[in-house]
Amino acid sequence: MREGPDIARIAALVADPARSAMLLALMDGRALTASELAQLAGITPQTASSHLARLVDGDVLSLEAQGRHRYFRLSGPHVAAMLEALMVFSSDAAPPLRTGPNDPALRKARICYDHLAGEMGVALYDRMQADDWLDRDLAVTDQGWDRLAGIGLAPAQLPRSNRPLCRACLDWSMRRPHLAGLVGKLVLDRLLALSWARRMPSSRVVLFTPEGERRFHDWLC
Amino acid sequence: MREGPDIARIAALVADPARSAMLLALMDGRALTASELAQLAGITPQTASSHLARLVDGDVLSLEAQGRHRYFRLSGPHVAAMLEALMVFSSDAAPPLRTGPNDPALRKARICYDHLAGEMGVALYDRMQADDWLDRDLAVTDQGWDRLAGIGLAPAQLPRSNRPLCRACLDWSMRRPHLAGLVGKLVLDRLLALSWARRMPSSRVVLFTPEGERRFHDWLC
DNA sequence: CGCATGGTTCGATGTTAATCGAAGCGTCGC
DNA sequence: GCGACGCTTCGATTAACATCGAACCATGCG
Repeated sequence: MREGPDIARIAALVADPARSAMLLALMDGRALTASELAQLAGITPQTASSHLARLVDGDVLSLEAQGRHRYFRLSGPHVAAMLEALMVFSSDAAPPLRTGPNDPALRKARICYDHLAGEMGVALYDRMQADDWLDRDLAVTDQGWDRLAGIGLAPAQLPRSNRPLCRACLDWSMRRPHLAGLVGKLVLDRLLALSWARRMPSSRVVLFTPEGERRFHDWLC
Repeated sequence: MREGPDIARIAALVADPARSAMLLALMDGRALTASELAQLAGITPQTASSHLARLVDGDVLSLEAQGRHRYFRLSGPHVAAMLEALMVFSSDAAPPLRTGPNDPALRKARICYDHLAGEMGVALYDRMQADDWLDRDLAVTDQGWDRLAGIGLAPAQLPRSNRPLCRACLDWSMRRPHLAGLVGKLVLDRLLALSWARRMPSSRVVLFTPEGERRFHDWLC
C-alpha cells in the first residue's frame, strides 16, 4: 500500500454532520462565534467546542479570540473550493458550481455580516491598503482618519467596543479581502446614511445610486 | 439547524484510509478490479468488497462487471475534481493543483493502463465516434475494421479474451474519453510496432516521431 | 463434472468518536 | 468583587463502523 496524500484526514473533518453544517454556515466568509455555530449545527456548546478545536487544528478554520468571544472563519479560499467540490454531489445542491454569487448585483455590492462586500468592498480595501489608510497591524493611520472624515467618520464616534477596528474579510466572489471590523460596519452605515446606497429588502444586495457610486469613487480618489 | 447540501455523506465516503487509497489509485481514470484495489489499499478482499459497495452506492465509483471480474472506476470528472480539492490540504501533495498532467509531453500522449491517452488518444476516440467506427454499444463496425486495417489490425488477430473490445476511458488531462479496452491496447501495440511512436523509459510518456504523428493523422483522415 | 478463482455475505470483535452533564476558567458589566 | 456569560475540559455513555474469519455464490477452465 503506497502512501499518497492524506485526503482521508481532511475528509474526516468534513464527514461529521455537525461539522459540515458549521462549515457550510461559514461559506460566505463571515466569522461566527462558537455559540452561534453550535446553535446552527443543533448541538450543545461543549460538543461544538470539541468540533471547532479539531477544525482549527486541521487548518480548516482559523480562530480569532476577541474578549470572551471566539470568532471562527474558513481559513482560506481553498477550503471554500473544497466544500464546493463536495456540494456538487448533493442533488439538492443549491448553488451547483458557482465560485461566488452569480447575481451581478450581488457581485457588485452586498452585505457581508454587517459590512460591505463585493466589488465595491474590495475596491475600498484595495485603496485603503494602497494609500496607507492602515498600517501593518490594520490600525487606522492619521492619514486614514483624514480620508474617513470625507464621509463623516471620526474617531470620536467610535462606540466603546472590544471589536477590532479593521479586519480583512475574504470575499468569495472576488477571492480577495474586503474591509470588515468595526470601521467596516461604520463605513457601510455612513454610505447608507448619506443615501449613496440602500439595502434591498430581504436580500443581501446593496444597491448604489448612480450619484452615490460616483461620489464613492471620488471619495476613494 | 437548517438543512444544506449533505456534504458530510460524501465526505464520509472519502474519510476512510482504505477507501481514499482506492480512490487515489483510480485518479488516472483507469478501471481496476476489486482484488487489485484491495491489495493497493492493504486490506482483505472481504473488507474491500464492503468499501467498494458503499462507494458505488454513493455514486462515487461506477461498476462494470466483466465475467468474474468487476471493474471499478471513478464515476466522472467531478469525483476527480473533488479529490484534487482535498489533496490541496496535504502538505506533501505531489500534484498540488493541476487538473491533469502539466508536462506537455504527458498531455500530448501517454500510457493509460495499456492504451493511449492524452490529446492523441482523445483525437482517436473522437474520430472513431464521428466516423462510425463504433456503434452505440461500442462494438466495432465493418467500417471500423476497414479503418483499423489501415494500421494492420484485423479481427482474426484478436486473442481469445473476455476483455471488452472497446471502452471509453476518462482522460483527466482532457476531461474527455479516449479509447480503452482490448482494441485500445492493440492500437497502441500497432503504433509502437510501426515505430510511429515509442515509450519513454520509466515514464508514461508516449513520444511520437514527426513522421509517425503525420501518418497517425493521415490514418484518421 | 470437478476444481480453482474472483467476489460477496454474515457474524463477531475491537476501536473510534460523537454526544452531553458537570465542573472549571477567563472575560465582561455593574 | 460578584454574578452572568462564553467557552473549554473531563468523564462516561452510546452508536457507528472497519476489520477479518468462515462460509457461500458465480464464473471460467480442463
